[in-house]
Amino acid sequence: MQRIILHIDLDSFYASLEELRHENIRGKAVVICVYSGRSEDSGAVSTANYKARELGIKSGMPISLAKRLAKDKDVAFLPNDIEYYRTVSDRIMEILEEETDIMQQVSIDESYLDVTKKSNENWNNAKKIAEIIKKKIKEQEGLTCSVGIGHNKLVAKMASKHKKPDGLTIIKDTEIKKFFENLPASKIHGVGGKTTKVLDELGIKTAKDLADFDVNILEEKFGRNKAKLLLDKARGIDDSPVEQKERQQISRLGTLKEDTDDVVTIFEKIKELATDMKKKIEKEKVSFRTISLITIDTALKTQTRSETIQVTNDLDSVLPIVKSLLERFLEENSEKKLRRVGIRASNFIYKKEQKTLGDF
DNA sequence: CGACGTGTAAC
DNA sequence: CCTTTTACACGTCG
Repeated sequence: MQRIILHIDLDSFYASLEELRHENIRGKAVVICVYSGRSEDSGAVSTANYKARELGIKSGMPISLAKRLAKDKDVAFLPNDIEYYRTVSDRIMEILEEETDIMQQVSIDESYLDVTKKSNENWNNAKKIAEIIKKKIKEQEGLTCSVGIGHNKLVAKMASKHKKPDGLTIIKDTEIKKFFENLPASKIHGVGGKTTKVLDELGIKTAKDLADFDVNILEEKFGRNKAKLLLDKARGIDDSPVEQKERQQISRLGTLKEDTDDVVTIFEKIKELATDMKKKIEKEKVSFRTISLITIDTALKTQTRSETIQVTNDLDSVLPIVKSLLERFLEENSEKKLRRVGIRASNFIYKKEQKTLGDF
């Protein structure tokens, strides 16, 4: 059966929220930052609004670089306030839930809605639902969003990206070919830098080039599964359902004040991160079986060490294990210093379906 | 197959 | 000089 899927993307969400609550920056270029705290401007850009993007400022870039680009210009730099953004996000997700029976929130500012039923399998009705959603979000929160509509999540996502901000794009199956014809392969959702480089070497520039390419060569370069996935994506094929998935892991990362290989200093940071993560674990009511140490060295290389244990929901009780993982890592990498550390709990067992002792 | 570690990608 | 959090695929090992 043909589904109808909506993808909703809130426009430069963090920056828009800050503009709404600080009239003095309204209409300006706004850059939301994650400061790492190791020096005045160390950290990265989380969100740049459209005015800031015109200056070449993009999410992910170092704050120091963004400030250079903003030199002599009127640009507002603000620290991010995730807690506040989450509160508003939750309210918006409730609006979306009113308009569909199947929703999948994929991030703080993005959701997929399966409106097959609600639209009676009719594109026009789906478009009306999208318009209602845009209107409600504008009226209730003062925000704009971009909406994409397609027969699957991939196409809906690509559609929402097509016109931003405040866009509404429908890509019917008959239009997929045309839409993908001249689309650079790198713009396909899920095709990042590494994949693009390999595609480039194969002479593949557009989604159409990819869709028409020899499967065997793709399999050689990417392996069977990824080759199939890439071909499907280039053809606008995606059968994955809209479904809210249970969380698989909870992690916390932090940046150390200085690069160090001192166990005590690093473990202090880990304890700090654990306090915050403990709250999250309690809120989500999860128990876990695997605990990991995440390290990022001065060369920004990420490594992990993990241990699987008896199921627990008590993070404090596994901190000694994290400490031993850290000691092991430092022994095995005595030449390295760490820039950042993190911890991760995974291999979840959810409370509602948690087995009691009697079940074993 | 489960555990472990790495890489890629997106936000 | 470079943040945070999550998902998922894949290779390897026992």
